[in-house]
Amino acid sequence: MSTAASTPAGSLGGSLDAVTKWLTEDEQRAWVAWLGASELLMTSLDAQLQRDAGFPHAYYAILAQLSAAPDRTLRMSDLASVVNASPSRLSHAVGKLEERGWVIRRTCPSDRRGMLATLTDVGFAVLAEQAPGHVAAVRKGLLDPLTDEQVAQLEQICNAILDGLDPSRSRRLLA
Amino acid sequence: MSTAASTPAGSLGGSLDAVTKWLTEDEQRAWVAWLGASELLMTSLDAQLQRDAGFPHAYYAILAQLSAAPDRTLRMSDLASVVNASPSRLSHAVGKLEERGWVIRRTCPSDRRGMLATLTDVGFAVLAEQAPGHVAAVRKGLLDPLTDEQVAQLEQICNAILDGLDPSRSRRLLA
DNA sequence: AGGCTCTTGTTGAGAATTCAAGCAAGGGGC
DNA sequence: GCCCCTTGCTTGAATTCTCAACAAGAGCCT
Repeated sequence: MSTAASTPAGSLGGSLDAVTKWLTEDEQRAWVAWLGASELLMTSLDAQLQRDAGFPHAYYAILAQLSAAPDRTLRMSDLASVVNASPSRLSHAVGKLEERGWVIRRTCPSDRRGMLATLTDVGFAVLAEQAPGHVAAVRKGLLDPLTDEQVAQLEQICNAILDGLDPSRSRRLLA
Repeated sequence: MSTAASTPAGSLGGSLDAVTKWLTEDEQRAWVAWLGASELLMTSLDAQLQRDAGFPHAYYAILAQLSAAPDRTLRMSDLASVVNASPSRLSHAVGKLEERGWVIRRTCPSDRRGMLATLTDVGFAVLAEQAPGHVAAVRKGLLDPLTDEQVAQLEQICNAILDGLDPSRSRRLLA
């Protein structure tokens, strides 16, 4: 076997096939390719940002989502949804961004347990500075190798996967 | 905007468009969908393994690749290639697996700088125990939502991305 | 042999993420 | 009002990953 999801060493398949449905050759290849592509692409994007900007892609996503929101402000829970982060992770990350002066947090007036995160002008400037390089990296790693038709197919495929994993599609909040 | 790669707040596009090629609507949607799907799928697989097995997907991949290798043994550098890990990351991870008694390391006889990692019987048993649940998670998250045609398309798309990022395709070593 | 460089792998420190609590505020039901 | 339960977010510890520096063997050239 060659993938993280295939039967271990192909030896115990016989006894387990009754209860477990292993992957076919086609499925196997698709899964391996997907795993490799998503890992390599994410690490390459992370490396590009870390090198040029000094922060990981997860932080870029936070800045980008805030920049697109009304008043450059988003509630923590909404921000967590759109960047696909756990509350804890977002809290730590925004803490770091606040230390750098790129984001400000204040309590939500209408619901005092909530917090509103706002992108500062400095934060926006940093984002604007890094955006071209990041977009270029996305284009080179993901879009350039694909035909227009494949880009369209990929969107449909990924949306199907998303529907399966997250039926409410909270990531679409800011679509 | 709604994605980590789009122009910040859509305001400074005018001055930068001369040098930077932003994403089209189609590209944007594909990129957002890809990002969401790969992040959600990986976190769901990690969560499943962490819950059922107590270790992350990266460790599962190491065990799986070793189980498929001749003598359940692989050189560290080769193992790093097939699981797509940096030397450092692999060294730390194998160290942890060795502590648990699932892997053994010994120096390579033909090249004394090299190390050979071998999956133990205990390690193999752990892998065999966790494989069905993991395969089921992959199936449910990735394969089930897709048609057979989409699975085939996905393989081609991801291979195209891989060719762009890693032309030598070291991941194919154990294909 | 000597010396130079590249390869292989490890190590330790720092950063990011996860996990499990914990706390404060909202929203009923009584 | 009071109690209970849920929601929203934070905190600290443990885990994993990244980055830079390092050590040691191999390969090569003179």
